[in-house]
Amino acid sequence: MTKNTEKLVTQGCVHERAKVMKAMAHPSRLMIIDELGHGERCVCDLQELVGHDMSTVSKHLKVLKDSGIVKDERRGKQIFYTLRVPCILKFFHCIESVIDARK
Amino acid sequence: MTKNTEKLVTQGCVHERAKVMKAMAHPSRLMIIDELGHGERCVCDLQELVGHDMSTVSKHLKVLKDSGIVKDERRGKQIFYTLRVPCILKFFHCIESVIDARK
DNA sequence: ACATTGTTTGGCAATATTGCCAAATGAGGA
DNA sequence: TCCTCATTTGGCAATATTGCCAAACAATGT
Repeated sequence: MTKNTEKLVTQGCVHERAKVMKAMAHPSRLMIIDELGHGERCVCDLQELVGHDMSTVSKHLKVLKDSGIVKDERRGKQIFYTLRVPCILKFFHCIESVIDARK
Repeated sequence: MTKNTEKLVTQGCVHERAKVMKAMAHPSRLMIIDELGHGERCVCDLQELVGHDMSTVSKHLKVLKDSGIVKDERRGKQIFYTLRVPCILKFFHCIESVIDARK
């Protein structure tokens, strides 16, 4: 494998990773992730939490879903969202130490 | 503490967290973080890695520094960057499982 | 003092993200 | 079928991010 190919592979990888990080990189979406750490929630629950228009919340959820962070399931009239990979939650501790480190 | 105050506290917190996540949410910056996982690097090293204009790389480094993820140290004419909190690197495994989960 | 090397800053155009409104869709009940 | 509830989609204006160029800065050597 040439050096150029390696670089392409690496860049494809960071692009995928960046998509996931980008999905987490918004206050409302972080609140949603935190809340889903306590169990599944419908969109209306999350709207109340975030305090924005439901259409806005729905678009945030789409970003989270497309990145692979959450999945959704319709039951009756409601749609419930769940975390796919709970290890994300553990990262918040690390984030806190980054925040502490900069003072 | 009232519910409103709690909400404000939470939102301040997610805003700080979002700043850190946002700093990680770019392919070039992820490459830089990965590289700094192997030890300190000067800007010229990182420019070669990323393959963009040095001014662009410098601005990425500023984002990382302002978020608390890296620190810098001048030695002679060069400026060396280092990860402040290496636990960030561990998160990449979790990101990979998110990426795997969405296929 | 001047030149050189390594890095940051300012400015700008191109692009991406965010949040609201209005309209569309989907499921269930009358 | 028609109505209502829960959610998504389309469109748009406001804002933020990105990357280049040129200019400024900082340290060192001549």
